[in-house]
Amino acid sequence: MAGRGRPRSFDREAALLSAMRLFWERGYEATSLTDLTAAMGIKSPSLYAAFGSKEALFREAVALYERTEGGITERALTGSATARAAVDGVLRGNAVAYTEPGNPRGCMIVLAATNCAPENETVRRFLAEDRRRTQGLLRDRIERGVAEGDVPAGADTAALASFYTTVFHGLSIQARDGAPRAELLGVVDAAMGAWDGLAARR
Amino acid sequence: MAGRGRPRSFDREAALLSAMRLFWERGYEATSLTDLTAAMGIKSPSLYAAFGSKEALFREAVALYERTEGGITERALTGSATARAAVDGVLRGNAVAYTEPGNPRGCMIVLAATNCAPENETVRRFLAEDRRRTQGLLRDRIERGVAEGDVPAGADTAALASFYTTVFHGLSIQARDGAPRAELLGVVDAAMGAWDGLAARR
DNA sequence: TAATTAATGTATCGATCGACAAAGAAATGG
DNA sequence: CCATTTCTTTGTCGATCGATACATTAATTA
Repeated sequence: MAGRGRPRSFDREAALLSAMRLFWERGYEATSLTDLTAAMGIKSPSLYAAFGSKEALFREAVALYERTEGGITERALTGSATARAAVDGVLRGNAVAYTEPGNPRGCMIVLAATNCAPENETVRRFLAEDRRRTQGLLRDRIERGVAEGDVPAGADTAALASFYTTVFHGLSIQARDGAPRAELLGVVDAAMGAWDGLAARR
Repeated sequence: MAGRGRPRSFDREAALLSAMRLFWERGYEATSLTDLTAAMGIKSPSLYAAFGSKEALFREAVALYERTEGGITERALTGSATARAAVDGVLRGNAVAYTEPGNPRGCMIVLAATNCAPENETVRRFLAEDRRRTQGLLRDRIERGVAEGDVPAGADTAALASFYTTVFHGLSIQARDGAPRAELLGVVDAAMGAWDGLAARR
């Protein structure tokens, strides 16, 4: 039942990866169909046949980003013994990723659609909801820490999640502005150095 | 020697203010000439005669933003008795401004050109340099605190400035994402609660 | 008043935007 | 083989992008 008609002559995943890197670097609106087709090595009708539209391609690119780069955050949240180690891993892992040579600086989710024309407001909101969801994951992990006893009972988990998410987002701006890795790691050190004091509040 | 030829029929400052608010809300690239002329109440030849180009208009809009909204930051830095009060004032004042009803959420300098097409890279860098300059001002103010004795000698002023600038930038993303004022002020409380511990490091 | 200067409105420029129609090309099923 | 299906290529669509040419209008200067 597979393979009726002429087979696709390009690697869909490889093309998507190229698109993802371009969107990551330039953002949604600033990346044109001409840019995309050139980077992906295909013509626009092939792009539309395989992905549907520019916005649909972007959403797939975001999904790919979350599957790959986003794994840093996910692994830190699920694979750390304490809430503190989890948040530390999220920030430190991303500070390193944001300054990885050869990669666009900063986070695609944060930087790819901060400013949008009204007709692309849906794209902006798509990423905004993603960011708020990640903040929710941070909060969930911190609340787990309370339940497991590695975070003081009565800690303001929402405030902790909001603070560390704000630092998390700020790191992307700093990285895109050219701040070196050591500086970002220093910011993470500062943020994590505040953990005990913040967790003790209520 | 003034006023040769037909006088301008619109208020240049008022038109610039309209342009500034539009750039603030939508960013540089997402704001079209059609949007600008509609908001400013003038036709494009008048815009080009008065401001030169879209980019020149944007730079004037940024200058106006710094003269007005930027005053919050400048006053906090120059008019506070201690470095801690200065940084607190910067963050708290902007957290309030970022959630002022009727204003676009977040900071124009941070949000108006995070992602740009290659041909507008100069605009992105223009704002990026502005942000790094503000980080330098923060560092200068903290070093003044060391000199005046309200910050412990040996404090890592660069790390402090980098950390608080990261929080500063992150607040704009959070504000644009719809975080309420109370949440932003909670982030500021958290960041400032870490001051003593951070300032004591070296 | 006549000449000069500058801003205005109309209309449009070439380039580029995202998206697609139609024809040619390469596979499978009968 | 032929018919069918699907992808690729060529060419182009209407809309919009930033930016101007040109004629008109309104002020000052001589």
